[in-house]
Amino acid sequence: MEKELSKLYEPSQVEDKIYKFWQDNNYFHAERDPQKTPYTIVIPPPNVTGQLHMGHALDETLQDILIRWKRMSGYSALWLPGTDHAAIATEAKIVEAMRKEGLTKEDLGREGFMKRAWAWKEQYGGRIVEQLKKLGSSCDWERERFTMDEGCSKAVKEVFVRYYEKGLIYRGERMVNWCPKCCTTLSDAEVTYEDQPGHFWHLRYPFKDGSGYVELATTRPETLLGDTAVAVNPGDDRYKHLIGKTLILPLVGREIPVVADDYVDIEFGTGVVKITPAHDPNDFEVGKRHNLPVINVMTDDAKIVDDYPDYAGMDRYEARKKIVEDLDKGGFLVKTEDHDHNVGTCYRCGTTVEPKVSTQWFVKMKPLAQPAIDAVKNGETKFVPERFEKIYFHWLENIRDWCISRQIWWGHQIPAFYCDDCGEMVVTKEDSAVCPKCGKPMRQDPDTLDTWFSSALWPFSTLGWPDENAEDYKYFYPTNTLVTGYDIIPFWVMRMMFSGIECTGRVPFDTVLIHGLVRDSQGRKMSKSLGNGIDPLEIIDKYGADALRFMLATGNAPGNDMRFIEEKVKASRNFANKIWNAARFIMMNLPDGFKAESLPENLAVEDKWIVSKFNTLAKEINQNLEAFELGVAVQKLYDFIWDVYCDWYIELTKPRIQAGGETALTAQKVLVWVMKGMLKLLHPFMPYITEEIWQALVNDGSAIIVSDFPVYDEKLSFSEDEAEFERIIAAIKGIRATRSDMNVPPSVKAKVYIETAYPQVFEAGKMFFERLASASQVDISDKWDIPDSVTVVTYAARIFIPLSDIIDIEKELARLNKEKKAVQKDLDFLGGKLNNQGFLAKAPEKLIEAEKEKLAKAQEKMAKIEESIAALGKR
RNA sequence: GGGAGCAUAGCUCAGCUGGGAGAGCAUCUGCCUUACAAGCAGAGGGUCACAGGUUCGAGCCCUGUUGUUCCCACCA
Repeated sequence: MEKELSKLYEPSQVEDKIYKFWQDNNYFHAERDPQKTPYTIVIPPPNVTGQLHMGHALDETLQDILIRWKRMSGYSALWLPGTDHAAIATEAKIVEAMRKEGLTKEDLGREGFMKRAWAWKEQYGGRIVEQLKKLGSSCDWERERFTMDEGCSKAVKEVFVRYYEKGLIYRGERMVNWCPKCCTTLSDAEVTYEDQPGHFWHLRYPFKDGSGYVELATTRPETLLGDTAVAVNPGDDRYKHLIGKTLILPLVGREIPVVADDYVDIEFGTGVVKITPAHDPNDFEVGKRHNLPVINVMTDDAKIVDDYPDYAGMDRYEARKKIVEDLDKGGFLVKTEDHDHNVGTCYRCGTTVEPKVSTQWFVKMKPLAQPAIDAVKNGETKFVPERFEKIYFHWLENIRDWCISRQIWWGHQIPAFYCDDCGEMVVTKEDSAVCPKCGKPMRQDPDTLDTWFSSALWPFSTLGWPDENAEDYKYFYPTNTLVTGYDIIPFWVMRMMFSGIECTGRVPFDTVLIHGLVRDSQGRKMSKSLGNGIDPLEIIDKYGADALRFMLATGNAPGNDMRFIEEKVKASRNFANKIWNAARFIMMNLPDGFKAESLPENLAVEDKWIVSKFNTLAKEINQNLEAFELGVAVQKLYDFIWDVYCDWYIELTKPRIQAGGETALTAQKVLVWVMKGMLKLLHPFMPYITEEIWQALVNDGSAIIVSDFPVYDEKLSFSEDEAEFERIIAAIKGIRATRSDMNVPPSVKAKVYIETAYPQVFEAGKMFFERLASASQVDISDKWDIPDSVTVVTYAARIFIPLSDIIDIEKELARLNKEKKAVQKDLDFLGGKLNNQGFLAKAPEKLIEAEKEKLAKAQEKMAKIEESIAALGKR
């Protein structure tokens, strides 16, 4: 061999080198090969100025596993990478940085700000991409995209104009969610509701005619300033006589009517509700029904407007305090109760959202939602696991129109133009417009689009759409698998679905693979404020990217959250080291000039055993991957590589290699053949170490990343040889367990006399007993009677170990009787089952056969135990 | 108020369309056996939350209960 491997696998010395090797050879690039079937994944674009966190690490790992597997399986596998401009989040970061320099957006002006924002993007935009590479992500970097690049922007304009022309986009005055900190609207999906402790302030509003008061309760007394009515339920007998009367609004003095509306719950509170159309979505609706004035009392940053001099300029919470005080002083406050209520907060900054009436752009959702629902109902797109379809349906079925205009600058400016002279509006893909009525230059809408508007187009805007003849679009669209966390379904998955169907006429992907969240070791969400986040890059530094990937892919069912436990990464690192050392063992024994292209002809039974087991493994791994059962696949690989290959097969080859000659060469060929196969199966999960070993072991200029993924091969199935060799394994295990049970140290070698009905099998396996069962000599016969010996019984053999100095007949008898009891239990169970008419009539034939076989083995074993007990009893 | 997930070994979790309960870590006993002590060989440890039901057979399917987490929802 050309290379010597070091004793420990050291990822840091391998990963960057291997990644460069892959990139230099362009292995990540997907060609539009008409001979191949395309397989496409578009990355959920991370925020352009974001940093890699564990959630990304999981997401990218799953995608890379699928892409590498498909690439090796002969597909033209495209993993299209890119980043999202993340409108609000990025703008907030930039504004914050500017604030530290004493600058505001207004200081720079729109153009100046955008220049600065792009510079910011250039400076930090590369960071997340470099971090993705550290994970080993095999993205086609030539095709990297950005949601605000030319192509994506073109798609955004195209869609906006199309929707507008079809009446799917409209501008109107509505109640929207407003974040007073970000100073912009939010979509319904961007509002997170949380329970917060608060109060119920019971107030009384006096009648104008001096006939007393009406009592009502509120959680937001500061909105009182904008009250334009008080409502009661028309069916409420307590208040029927009040309807139509006039009240005087405390502190303000405004005259407001008592109206009747079904919205009011008779059972709740006092049954009287103050109506503030400008600051509550329900009140807004009530106000519309009763033609009430909408009086806005707050500025965009949630301060009281100048119309109320006592409170003008106060923050909403400050004003609340003062207003409660004043109400109390005026005798309007009846009582204060503690009350938890559900408040909406901005999902970016956590600020309490303020409902606000304003003119915004909306996407009409009903006509778009239905086809998206249908596509999943009829199976064009399926969710894995299926249960997430419910979340998807629930959102789409209850969806309200999507507010898409945002009052920020970083993003796609809305392609609508207004004429300040005549009020005309034009929606156009052009960069500027002239008023069609009066010929004056028009002013573009200053707002930008919700960041998800462009992400919704990601699966096709990145492939060249709206040019329907774009080569990539024609070849790679629709994409295949979309991998994302369940928290993103309403933001992104749903919107890609309806956008894809509306714009391209096809669903954007056939499968949505949903994963859970990565939590900390105590099960808490990783978050900045808790400071419990774990940096994937630090873990990679410490244990290697392969170990992190392996850990993220293992022991986790699709869609379930997982805890990040460093011990698990360590276990994965140990596994990497295990396979590393297995490779090292093979290579240090290979003869000079060794070449192993295919399997040799003269396979020994143990060779057939391992080959056949590998063949089954290959079949199952493919099936598991096909079904997105990545965790199951990875567990099987682990078990095979560690328990079957390393613990058994390698040990079995040692005496053969020592013996040299033909058997040694065959063993080495099989070792290498199976190792190569295992490395390939493992490659999607642990790309670096498998490539590194491949390069050292195969060393012919090939690369594992583009090798053929193993598949099941009928010719390599040797079930009889497998069963045959299992007899040897059972015997060796039996001897080991018995010796351990009797505290015989491995250094004490002893003869073994094997009594068996399969002498030829055991004859072939003789040397294994010496090596693996501390046998000093092995004699095989169909009948032995060795006095003063320990007896080991398996279904295939009775083994006598003459250890006369430590033999205690009583103990020996007790041991055998204990085993007899255990076997008897088996016999009872199996016998009962096979005597059960219901079982015989209804169980599958295969199972009945298997049970019969087990019974036969147990019977064989029982006969041998009884014989041994009888023999001992005679002494 | 609606919906969903979870409840399996001391801990963290697997368990595919129902066919005698598994892994890693931890624990105990032996081993430095020339690939690996980040290792090897053994061992102990579970009424699969509880109660019913379906079935020849239930960790898995159905119903209910309890605990727990999450999502959704305009009760002021």
